[in-house]
This record gives sequence, C-alpha cells and structure tokens, in this order.
Amino acid sequence: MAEATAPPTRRLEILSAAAELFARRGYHGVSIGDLGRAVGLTGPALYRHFRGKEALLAEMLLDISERLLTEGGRRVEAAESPALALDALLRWHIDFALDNPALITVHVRELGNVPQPQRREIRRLQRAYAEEWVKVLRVIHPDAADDRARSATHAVFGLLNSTPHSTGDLSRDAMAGLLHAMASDALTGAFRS
Amino acid sequence: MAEATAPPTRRLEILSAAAELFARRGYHGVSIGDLGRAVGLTGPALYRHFRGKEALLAEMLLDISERLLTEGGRRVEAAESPALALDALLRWHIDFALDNPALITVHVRELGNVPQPQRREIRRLQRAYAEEWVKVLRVIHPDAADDRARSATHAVFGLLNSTPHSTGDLSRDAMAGLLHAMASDALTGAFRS
DNA sequence: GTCCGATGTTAATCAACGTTAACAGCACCG
DNA sequence: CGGTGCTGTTAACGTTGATTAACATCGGAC
Repeated sequence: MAEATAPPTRRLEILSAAAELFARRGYHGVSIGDLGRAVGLTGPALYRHFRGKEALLAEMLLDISERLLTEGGRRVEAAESPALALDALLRWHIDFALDNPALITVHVRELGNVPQPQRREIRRLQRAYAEEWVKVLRVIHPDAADDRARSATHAVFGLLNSTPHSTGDLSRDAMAGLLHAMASDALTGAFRS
Repeated sequence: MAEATAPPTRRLEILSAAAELFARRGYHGVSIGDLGRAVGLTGPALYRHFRGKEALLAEMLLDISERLLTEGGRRVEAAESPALALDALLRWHIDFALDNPALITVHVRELGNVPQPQRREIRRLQRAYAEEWVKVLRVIHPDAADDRARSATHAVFGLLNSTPHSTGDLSRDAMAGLLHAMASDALTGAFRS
C-alpha cells in the first residue's frame, strides 16, 4: 500500500523534513513518530531508510559540513586574489545560510548528539572549513596572530549564522547585503592594530 | 542527614550547575538525576527547590533576560551620548557573554523548551532588550529603516554570543577587545549607504 | 505468472525519565 | 523535651520513545 511508487528521493525528503523539525524543536524534541508523520509515514518506516535516529542526524550534519567545506574550498581556489577569496567565502556562507536556515541551525546546535565515530569526522570537516577562512585571512593580514584570525572567523560565523533567529524582517537580498557589509567590516575591524 | 545546614544558596547552586549541563548537553540531554548528582544530591531532591524541570529552566531564562534588560537599560540611561550608549551596551553584553558563557548558550538555545505562560514573558524581555539597542541605533542613524536596525542588532548578538563556541584561544581581555572592535565595525558597516 | 526485494504497517519490547509517595533526620521554637 | 518544617532519601508509577518483530503489498525480473 502506501504511495504508488516510493521515489528514490524518500531519503532526501526525510532529511529535509527532519532538518526543519530539528531546527524548530531540537533533536530530542522530535520523536521518530513525528519524523515519520512529517513525510506521511509511520515512525518505524524510517528504519527502512536509516539505521536509526542518530544515524539520520549524523548523515545530515556530515552532508552539511561537506557541502560547506568543498564548495568553500572550490570558491577560494577559483578566486583571483586573497581579497576576492574572502569575498567569495562570505558570499558562499551567506547564500548557504539564507537558503538553508534550518540546516544552519541544526549544524550549529546538534553536533553534541552525534555518536562518536562520526562526530569526530564532522568536527574535522567543520575545522577544515574554518581553516579555509583562517588561511585566507592570514594572507591578507600577514602579521596577525593565528589565534586572532581563528577567533575572528568564529565570530563571523556567529554573525552570519544568526540569520535564522532574525525573524525575516528584511527581504532576502537586503539581508544578504546587510550581512555582507557587517561581516566585511567586522573582519577589517578584527585586524586593526 | 546530608549537609549539616542547607544554605539558602542551594537554589543558586542548582541553577548554576544546571546552566553548565544544559549548555553542554542540551536541556533534554540532561536528566533530573544528572542535575541532582551535579550538586551532590539525588534526583528527586530537586523537587524541594523547583516545581519541576521546566520550571527550573524557566527561572533560569527569566533571570538572564531580566539581567540583560535591566542592566542594559541602566547603562543606556547613564550614558552621556548615543554613541557612548551604544558603546556601553556593547561592553555590557560582551562582559556578560564572556563571564557567563553557559548562560548565554542556554539563553540562545533553550527558549523553545519553556512552557507557555513563562515563555511569552521571556520573549517579551528579550525583545525589550533588543529594542534597547534598536532605539540607540535609530538615534545614531536617524534615516535608517527600523527593519535594518533590528536585523543588525540580531546579527551583532550572533557575533557576540558566538564566544562560547570559540574554544578559548585568546585571553579574556584580548577576546573582549576583539569582539568590541568587530561588533563596532559591523554596526557602522550595517548603516553605510 | 511467479518470485523477490523494497517499502510499509501494526504490535510488542525495553530502557529512560519525570514525577510522586512514603519515610527519615535535623534544626529550631514553644 | 516535643513537635513541626525543611530538606533529604529510596521505591514505585506511568509515559514516552527508540527499536525490533511479524506480517502485508507492490512492482519488476525472469
């Protein structure tokens, strides 16, 4: 019974619904039953697609981390100057955050609920992504300390990732422009002697 | 039995331990038993001090919101110019975040777990605190749109509240200076035509 | 046409957790 | 002293929730 044909997008459909629910109510605030219901199934049906709830979360965070890192790296390599590389990182992160607010929220909040084998891998990817930023910043500001560049990077992440909590007052483009301006200026401020 | 005399600080002791645990593992990731153990008691003992787990969280968030708002308001009133008022808000928020990283984390993440009568009150206080910032920004930048000031404020909160995730590379003072510089510049960038 | 793997369903299992009950010691007040 | 709150403890209760078992359907390969 159920749907005529189960499309191969079922996994993605579940992941997408899960992201939305996890962002809104938190990982532990969402049951397997809720998750199933969100895609028109019963709870246990999810075990046909994922090993369990933790595995689902792990896959979600892993995917986000990989997307951030690989696309970020790609854009840095394609940039023609360090300043443009930084700009590319900024635009990439802003676009991602504005297009996937739920993913960003989960990515920031729920790492602690991923079990250990995969948790480390996700952290590794997150760190590598941050290092992408640090690397560019260090070229632009050669005599700045590493610590400072790293802390500044995390602060900018905090600024950019705050989008989901800003209850959409501005249009998407206005918000993108605002975030870009603020983050750019924050980064120059971070390295003013 | 137990302690010779139960000091009246017991409630505060519990709240403090709870903040630490909630920040690290999330509200649902901490059991009543964990909470008790953290202060050398068993789980059910907590019911001598709080109505329940939700009430404990509610009290914690209520206290944070009130402290942010009243002290923020106080400093704005004491300031001799709008620019100094903004500076005072910045310093106040930075000090609070650096001195209470766990509280900031919980304040940002766990509002959704507070039951409805008190949830609304906390939101009201949070909004009022944000409006304190918006009000000052609107004096400094009279022809900026309200929306923009509000979004900029939330973005700066995101920047400042990111401290807990920045794994203490810098000293407290260096971090305070960095955050101040970045937030200041971000705010001027937010209103550049 | 039949068989099989993929995808669901409902019913059962098992652990964890919030909360309440019943009971005990201690300090302090008359 | 004798009680009376206050603050603990352990044991019991009831719910919720993740996971698994047993069973059904359907579409496509042969």
